[in-house]
Amino acid sequence: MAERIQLQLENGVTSEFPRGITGKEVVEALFPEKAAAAVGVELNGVIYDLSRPLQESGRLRILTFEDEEGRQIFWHSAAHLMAEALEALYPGIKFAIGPPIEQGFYYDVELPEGVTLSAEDLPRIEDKMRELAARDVPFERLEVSWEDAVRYYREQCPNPYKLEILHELRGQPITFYRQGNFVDLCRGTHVPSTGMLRYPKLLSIAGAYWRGDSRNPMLTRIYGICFPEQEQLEEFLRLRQEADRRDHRKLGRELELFLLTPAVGPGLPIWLPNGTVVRRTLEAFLRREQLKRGYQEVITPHIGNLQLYKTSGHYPYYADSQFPPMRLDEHEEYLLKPMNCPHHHQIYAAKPRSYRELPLRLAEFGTVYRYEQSGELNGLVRVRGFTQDDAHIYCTPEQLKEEIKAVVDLTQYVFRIFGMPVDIRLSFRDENESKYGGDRALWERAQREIQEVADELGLEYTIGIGEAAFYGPKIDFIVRDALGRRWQLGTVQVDYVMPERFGLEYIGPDGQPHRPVIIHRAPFGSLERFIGILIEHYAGNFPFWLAPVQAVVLPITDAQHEAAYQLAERLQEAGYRVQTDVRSERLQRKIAEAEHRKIPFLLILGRKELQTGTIAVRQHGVGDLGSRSLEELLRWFAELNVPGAERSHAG
RNA sequence: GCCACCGUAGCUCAGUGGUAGAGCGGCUGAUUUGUAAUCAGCGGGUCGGGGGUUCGAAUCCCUCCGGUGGCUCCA
Repeated sequence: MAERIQLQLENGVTSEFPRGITGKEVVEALFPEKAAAAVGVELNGVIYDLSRPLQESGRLRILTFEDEEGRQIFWHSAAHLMAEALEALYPGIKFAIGPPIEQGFYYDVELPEGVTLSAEDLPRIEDKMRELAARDVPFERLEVSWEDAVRYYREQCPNPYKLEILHELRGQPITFYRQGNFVDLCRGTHVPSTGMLRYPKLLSIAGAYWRGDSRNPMLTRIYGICFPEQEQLEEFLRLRQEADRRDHRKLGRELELFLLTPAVGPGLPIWLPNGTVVRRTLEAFLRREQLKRGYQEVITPHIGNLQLYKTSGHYPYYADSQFPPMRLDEHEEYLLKPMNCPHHHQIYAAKPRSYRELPLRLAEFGTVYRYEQSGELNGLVRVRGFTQDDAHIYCTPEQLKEEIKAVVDLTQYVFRIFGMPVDIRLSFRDENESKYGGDRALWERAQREIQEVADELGLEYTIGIGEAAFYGPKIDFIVRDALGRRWQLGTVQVDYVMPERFGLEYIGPDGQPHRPVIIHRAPFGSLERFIGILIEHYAGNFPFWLAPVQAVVLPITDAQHEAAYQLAERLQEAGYRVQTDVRSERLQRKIAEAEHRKIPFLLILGRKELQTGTIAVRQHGVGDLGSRSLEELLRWFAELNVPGAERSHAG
């Protein structure tokens, strides 16, 4: 074996080093400015601790907190630091798993008999973590035999969880990591020493089943995050605060958009007048867009014969997440509809279809009911009764790709209107046959066609294996909101299964019956969920075209009341949503209250305005704009009253 | 559904075994006001529901309901 290895570094230069040199030594020799920030290295795709000897030639990347992999190392180490703190504070605690996650880390633990943790205990654990980090002790990697590892967790430090993990690693060499007094079974990698983990923050505490299986015992999960610099921690906490400030449940109450009350039932939202404006405006926007694109709108009932869902195959798959059927007699049971598709299929099947009628695009704002588990309910984002912007496209196999393209185009258009960037995921099946219905060959075909469309459109996408619906693969649209949070919204699904199950046919040019293909699609997904997200995206500051109340007229004294009513009436006639505030309050108060309500425009009428025939305009988030004529205002309003208009305007 | 925590006026919250409170909102009146909250008065609560401990429970215990954070699930 050669005594020297060649390492190609990030700057493109290849240098020679003695075999067994550590990452730390390479960094110190060639990139001293990175030495303090480096958390590990990647060599030929394998991630190493900085202290590990490198044995082979190849490309070497130096990882810091700026790299995805570096952050994972950093947070994984922070999880160990938290574990050390927990062990110091709660002797006898048992550790299960403590991985890094997208934003931080958690550790699942079994607390000693009689001990419970609540959020109030977190600062104490954090203090301990800071104290331990200040000692700045190294993380050490220890290789032990499998037998020694098992002995350790059986005798010295009894821990059933670690033993269960070890049993899956039987016979393999095992690594432990130690920092200070804390030793943990761990594959690694870790930062060089605890001193890097100076700015931890523990975020929440939750229950979590061991291995995510509800048959297993419930462990206590503690979530946290950690940063190398204080400013990063502060920025993170600031963003979290901002997210709290935008919480749609809070804004929904303050702006009187919707109501959730146990009197009606958990997860069953009531749309208040303001929220109804937002929802109807969104519906009108999409309806108009769909009509332009050749959709026909339909309306179907909220319940349907249970047989319909047995035919579709949904019922056995999802019996647990449906409201129980209503039983009329032994032969007749009805279900609150959990989806619209079977109803739409009846429309297709109501008469013989010719290939000349296809594609048939049936759209419905269809309200559906699903019995979501109580712990899942969350404001408007997760509810038990919601309205899908649903449509089913029945087309020939030859038309499929063009139709998918048109649907992708519509979906992208829609999210552009709201200024939400979209990431696309192709959701394909995995090997678990029991999760899916239909013929394997048709699945392959649908997946191939979806991917071809994505490629032909030049989409950037990722592929999610195992994310498919039970009857077909999907294109999922994952949007990012104003805070950069990701939400899975729109979906396009290709379905060869339902046409079979419902025996759908069309007569082709050859005079013979053929099976159509169905595309299920919903750009918003659920109006409730989408509006919940939209409230947070806009922080309640709806753009003009969506705002429940677009302008409030504020007369300064009684002398302007008549003029105020006239102005409001004029604007209402022009189609705007306008109110008038004639209370005997000072202007300041009227403005303050209207600003709290996030009204886009305040139209102020005083003595001056009546004399000059103008309107003093104040815009939400901008302030006093000075005076305008009514004509100017109407022109501006007309420009703004268009979906997406605000994106080309200030404010 | 499971675990932890929480539930006091419309909203935000104080009150930890001894007569239920504040601010905002609401109502009534005064005030006629120029770009983020005028003044005064008046209402308003089975302290989430039920049960228990106690001379006495918003406060302690049990149970149910609802909410929050997660876990599991997601057509």
